[in-house]
Amino acid sequence: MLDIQLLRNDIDAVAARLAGRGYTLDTEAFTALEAERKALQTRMQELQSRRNSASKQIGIAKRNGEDVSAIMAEVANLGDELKDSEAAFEAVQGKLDAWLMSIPNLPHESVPAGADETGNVEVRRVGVPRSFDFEVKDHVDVGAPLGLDFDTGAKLSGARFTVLKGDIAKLHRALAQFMLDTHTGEHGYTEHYTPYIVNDSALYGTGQLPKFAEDMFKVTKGGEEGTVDQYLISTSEITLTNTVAGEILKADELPKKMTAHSPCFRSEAGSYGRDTRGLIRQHQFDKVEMVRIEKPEDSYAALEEMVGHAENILKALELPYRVITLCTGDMGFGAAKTYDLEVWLPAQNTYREISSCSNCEAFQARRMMARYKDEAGKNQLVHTLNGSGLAVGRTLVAVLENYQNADGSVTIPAVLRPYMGGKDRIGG
RNA sequence: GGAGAAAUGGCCGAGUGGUCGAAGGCACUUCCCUGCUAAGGAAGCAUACGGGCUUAAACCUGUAUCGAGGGUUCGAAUCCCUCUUUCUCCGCCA
Repeated sequence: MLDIQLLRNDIDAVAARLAGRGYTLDTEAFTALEAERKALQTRMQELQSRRNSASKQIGIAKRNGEDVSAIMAEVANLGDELKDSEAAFEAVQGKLDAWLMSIPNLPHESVPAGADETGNVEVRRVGVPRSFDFEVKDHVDVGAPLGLDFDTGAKLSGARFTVLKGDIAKLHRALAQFMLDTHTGEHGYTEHYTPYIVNDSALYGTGQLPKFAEDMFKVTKGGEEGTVDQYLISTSEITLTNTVAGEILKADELPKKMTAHSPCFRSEAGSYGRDTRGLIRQHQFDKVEMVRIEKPEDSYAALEEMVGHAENILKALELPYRVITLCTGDMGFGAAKTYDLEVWLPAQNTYREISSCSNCEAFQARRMMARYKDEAGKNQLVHTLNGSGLAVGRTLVAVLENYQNADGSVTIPAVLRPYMGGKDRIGG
């Protein structure tokens, strides 16, 4: 959520910055709504003030044993007027709030301008793609004999669900464990285990709602709708970030560095026909997530550091990758700046997204009222950052493809062998 | 799932219809006094938003907020309803 003061004071500048990410801000509608809000609020507060002072007088008069009928008469018709006034104000305020909640974040000044993914800028490449002296297979063909089973997944749950079994299931678990151990042991993140079902309020906090309900899986308890809507998490960014919702943190509690391994559930409503083959795009996938709660002045340094933490996983796995800065038109709703990590997939002969690290600045913090008391004793919104470290399913894809051998076996990356009972290869 | 109790400011805790945004204590901040490792005194100390003033802050002023949402009333922390959460006991359970 943007600072409404910014919209009141300098709406044209805001509109210009949002235009860069392809969002058209209806400045006239806002100005009109704001004027209406101001008039209604002033009037409502005035009525409330009159009621309050009259009520106070009645109290005093009664205490002194005086007659109150005169004041009572004066205040008699205030009630209806006030009720109407409050209803009118709430209607406009509700509109304003809903609209404000649907505006994306402002891009940071360092973000390259661009309309879509073609405007993204490569920052660096690390590692050299291996050259194969045999015909490379994609992960579906490599994985099939090792226990990657799409048919059974489809039987159980439909398209975009998969069963892993045997060594490949173990390799999947090894990846997640390795990532988690690295972030907790070497990068200073605190491991969390969080709910996979959340109330809608959490989704408003991190920005999945109100705009992206169609991307979520909604759940019901025993087939009955509860009093609050609940959803399966699409990322543990939701739960980790919302741990500070409504809190006023002490300055020395920052930064907060959290990590969690969780499944992620996405309906992929807008992705029909895209990445239908393989593990790349699933309704359910695992991810190790990093979330940081930072002081505003530290958040951009933290973003660079966090990207480095995600990169360390790829480096340790010896997977070639590149880092790109998303342009204004390709960033997610809440992000002010995003780096994507793309891993080399030899079968697709290209780099594919495996991590996304974003600084949301105060955008989420404002929605969830997450603040800290600064050195001057003032409450300030924190900055929130999140990054995948990494998407486990896609990392599995990358390992299968990059580490495949001519005989159909897959070499286990050295750092994973302790998690695989010492094995250096599977299959073959 | 059944029965009961509870939810008040950073914390503890008073407050059952009226100068209550809320006593008192602790913690914290500033000042004073005194000095020796601690004590005494004074003041301040919730949040959000509106309006005024302002470059801005400070400040002034108004409104709302005592778990959440409704209701009764001229007036609700206080009464009524619904919900949420926590605790105790019973049942069930990985």
